[in-house]
Amino acid sequence: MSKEGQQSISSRDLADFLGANPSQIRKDFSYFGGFGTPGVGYKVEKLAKQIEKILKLDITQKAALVGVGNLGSVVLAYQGFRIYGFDIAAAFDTDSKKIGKKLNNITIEDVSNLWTLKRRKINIGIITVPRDAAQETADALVKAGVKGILNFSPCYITVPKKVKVVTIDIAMDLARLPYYMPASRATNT
Amino acid sequence: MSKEGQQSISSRDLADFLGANPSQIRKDFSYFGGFGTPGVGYKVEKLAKQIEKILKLDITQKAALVGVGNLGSVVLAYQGFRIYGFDIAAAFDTDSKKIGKKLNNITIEDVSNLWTLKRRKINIGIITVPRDAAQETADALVKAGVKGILNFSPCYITVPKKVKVVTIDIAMDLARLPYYMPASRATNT
DNA sequence: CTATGTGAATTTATTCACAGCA
DNA sequence: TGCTGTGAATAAATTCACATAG
Repeated sequence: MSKEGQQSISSRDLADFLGANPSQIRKDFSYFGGFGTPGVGYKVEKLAKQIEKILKLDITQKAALVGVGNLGSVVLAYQGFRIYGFDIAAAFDTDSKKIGKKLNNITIEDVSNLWTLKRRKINIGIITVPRDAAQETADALVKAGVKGILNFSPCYITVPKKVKVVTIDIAMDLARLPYYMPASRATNT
Repeated sequence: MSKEGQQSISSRDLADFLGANPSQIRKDFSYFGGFGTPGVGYKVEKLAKQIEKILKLDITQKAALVGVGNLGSVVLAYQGFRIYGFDIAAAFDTDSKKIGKKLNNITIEDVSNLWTLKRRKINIGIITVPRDAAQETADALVKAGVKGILNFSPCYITVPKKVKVVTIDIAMDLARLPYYMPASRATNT
C-alpha cells in the first residue's frame, strides 16, 4: 500500500483485507498503545514501522541450522529469512560426507561442534533434522546457549521455559483441509 | 506407538507428549463421541483410526497445482501429501516455456485449461503462484468447481463460503519467533 | 461526520472436579 | 484403583457500542 502511494487505511478496510473483524484490529493495536488517528485511520507508513518494531523484525540475529538434508538445504537457500531477522550464519550435520562441503557460502560443520555457538554469538537454532533426532538436537542447542528455536520437525520438543520454540509443521496444516471439505461426505454413506 | 507395540495411552501421557492439558485431550475426543476406556486410556490402534476418520485422512482426493515455480516444484515433488489425502493429478502454469514439460510424471498444462478440472473430477486446488496472482487463481479454481484450496501464497484470498481455504504462510509463523525472543531487548535500550 | 480506543457484554476455549465405569 | 467423560467454573478471546478526537 505504501508503494502504491496509499496514505492511510481504516480498521474496516484492514479487516476486510485480512478476513477479520474491525474491532479485532483496533483492539489488537490498542494493546500496543494505539497508533491510529480518529476520523482518519492508520497511516500506512507509520503502521508498518510500528508492526516491525512490535514483532522485532527490525533487528537481525544470527542463526544456526542443524540438519542439512532435503528440507535443510531449502531453508538454507531461502534468503527470505532475512526479512524476519534471521541471518543463517552456520550449518551443522552428522553426515561426514556433507561436513566440510559448502552450501550458500556456509561450510557445513560437525554437530559435535555445536557448543561453539555461544562464543560465536549465534542464539537462534533452526532444526531441520528427522523427527527422531529433534529432541536431542534441541537439547544440544539449548546447551549451546540459544534463546530461540525454529523447529521444522513434526513433533513437540521440550525446552527450558527461557527458550522460545516455534514449531512449523506444514503437515499439521495440510491435515486440516480434508476435514472441512464437504465432498468427503461421499464416504460417509 | 502402535509400531512399538504400545497398546494404550492415557490422556495424561498424550497431553505430556503434545504439551497440552489432559482435560483438553479428553474434552476434544469427547466431542467426537469419546473412544477411551475408563481406567485404561485410549487404545492406540483404535485412536489412530478414529482420528484418521475424523480428519478424513482416510480418503484420497485429486488435486491440481497451479504455479510450477520454485515452491510449486517442491510441492509437486513432495509425495508426503498422499498421507493427507491429496493426490496431485495435474499441474498448471502460465509460462509457455514450462507448458508441455513433464515433472513427476505430470504434464504441465496452460492455466487457461483450468476449466477442465470439473470434468476430470479434481476438486482441490493448490495455489503456488506469486502473491499478486493468488486471488485470480483462486477465482479460476472456484469457477472450475473445486471445493477446497490449499493456498501457499502469503495473502488472504476471498472465496464463496462453500469453498474451504487453508492458507499456509510459513513467513507468518517465522515472524513470531523474534517477538518472543528475550535477546531482542538489546535494542530497546 | 468519520473512525479510533476502550470499557462492558458476549462468546468461545480451557481447566477443574468428580460421578461412574472397567 | 485408575482413568474416562462431562457438567460446572474459570479464563481468554472476540465483538459490541459508544464516548471522544480529528
